[in-house]
Amino acid sequence: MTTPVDQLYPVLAALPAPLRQRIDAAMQRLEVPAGTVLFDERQACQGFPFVLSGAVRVAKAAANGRELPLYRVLPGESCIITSSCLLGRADYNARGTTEGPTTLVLLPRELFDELLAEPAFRDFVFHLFADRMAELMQLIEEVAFRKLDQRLAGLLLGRGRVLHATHQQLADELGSVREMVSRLLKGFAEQGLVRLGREQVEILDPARLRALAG
Amino acid sequence: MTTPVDQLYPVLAALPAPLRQRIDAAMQRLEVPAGTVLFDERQACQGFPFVLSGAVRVAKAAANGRELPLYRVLPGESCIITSSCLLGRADYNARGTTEGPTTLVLLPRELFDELLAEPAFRDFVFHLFADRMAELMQLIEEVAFRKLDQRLAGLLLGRGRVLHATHQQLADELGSVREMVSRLLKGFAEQGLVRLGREQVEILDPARLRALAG
DNA sequence: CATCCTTGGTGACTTTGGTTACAGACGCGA
DNA sequence: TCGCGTCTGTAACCAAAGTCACCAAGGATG
Repeated sequence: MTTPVDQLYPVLAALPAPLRQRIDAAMQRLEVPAGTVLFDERQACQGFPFVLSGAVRVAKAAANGRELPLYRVLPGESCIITSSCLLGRADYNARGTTEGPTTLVLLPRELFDELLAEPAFRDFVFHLFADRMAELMQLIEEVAFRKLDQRLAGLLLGRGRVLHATHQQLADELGSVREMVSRLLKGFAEQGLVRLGREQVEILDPARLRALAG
Repeated sequence: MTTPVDQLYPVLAALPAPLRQRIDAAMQRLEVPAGTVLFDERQACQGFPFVLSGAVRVAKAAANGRELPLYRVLPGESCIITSSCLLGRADYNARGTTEGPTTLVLLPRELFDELLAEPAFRDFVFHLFADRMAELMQLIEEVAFRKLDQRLAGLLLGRGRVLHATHQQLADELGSVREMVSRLLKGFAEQGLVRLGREQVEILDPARLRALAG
């Protein structure tokens, strides 16, 4: 019998039947509303999550309450921070929050360890590790070297001609504040790069925006 | 016969003999002087390095020439960026420079792929991945949220009572500039946290420095 | 000794981003 | 229609970091 978990995580479907049955028995299905904090800094790592629907936003939190999003875990993906913590027996060093109503199943640590003995599963986690690494490096480059206007320009691109979001949401995405986003967007509009509307940004000149993003 | 590579990388010594022999045949030993750029952004990844002596500094380079060190590869360790690139068939996204006279052997990509089929070697790379992840997250937190004085305070700690380095070297380590380091160190000295001397910083009050670092 | 380079000190200025404090616009429900 | 909450615009101000321009001390080398 195929389950939603199998379809999203084919690597699990391919496991030996006995192990698979124990996993099925151990996994608990969770339905959590939007905005739930699944884990936070300095917490011990309880288990490995498989996201079935919704999304988990993993972010670093600053002292003043601002957050910098690191990446999102979408259905079918895995959370490398959790992997890293489970492997290194260390505590979480970021915060994970659901972005919408989210369904996930949690695999206890012991079974995760057992699963890692399976080459197919290990490769699955391995490649996700490798993929995310590039994203994190990119992020380091952004926050260390890029100016906010460049980062905002980059954020606006690649999401279609009109983008629906409040300035606050864009600011959250950059780890900045609304006023800065408003100011910069106004500048973009004056240069004819975008047209602004309530809760929307229309991209007028993607080429120049891309050039600005660098 | 044990070689220096075996001693530093026990995981290689444990490989099946036939594979091990092919590896020995393929590996080329390199002696490079300090400051050599081993790889750079947007370059294709040629092989997997085993560091025998010296160190490789992996850093992100900014447009203006400044660099932000990400981590160092010491003898016995592995370069996760290389792993990530080889796994994802992607280009490098950072620069690797030797920090002193460095000896390393390079394993061609094809053999790295073969090696990954070995559970022991895969685990070796896997755990290094997991370990570095935490460091990178820490770095993101630093550059995104910490002020320079906090980062400098942190940098000074844990290296003994007197630290021998020029202000320029400390600035390089933070991805900042000499003037800032000089100014901040002067402030530290005025607060009695350190005593300054030519090419040296004496730590007078580690406790308060630690508190400052946060 | 004269010279030159490296290292460090310092002040003035600029840029960037964040903070505070409002005011106006829009939309929705009572 | 009124009132309220959310979203946006904007000005004044502030702090952090970087830039520029120099100068002085130390040490090496001819």
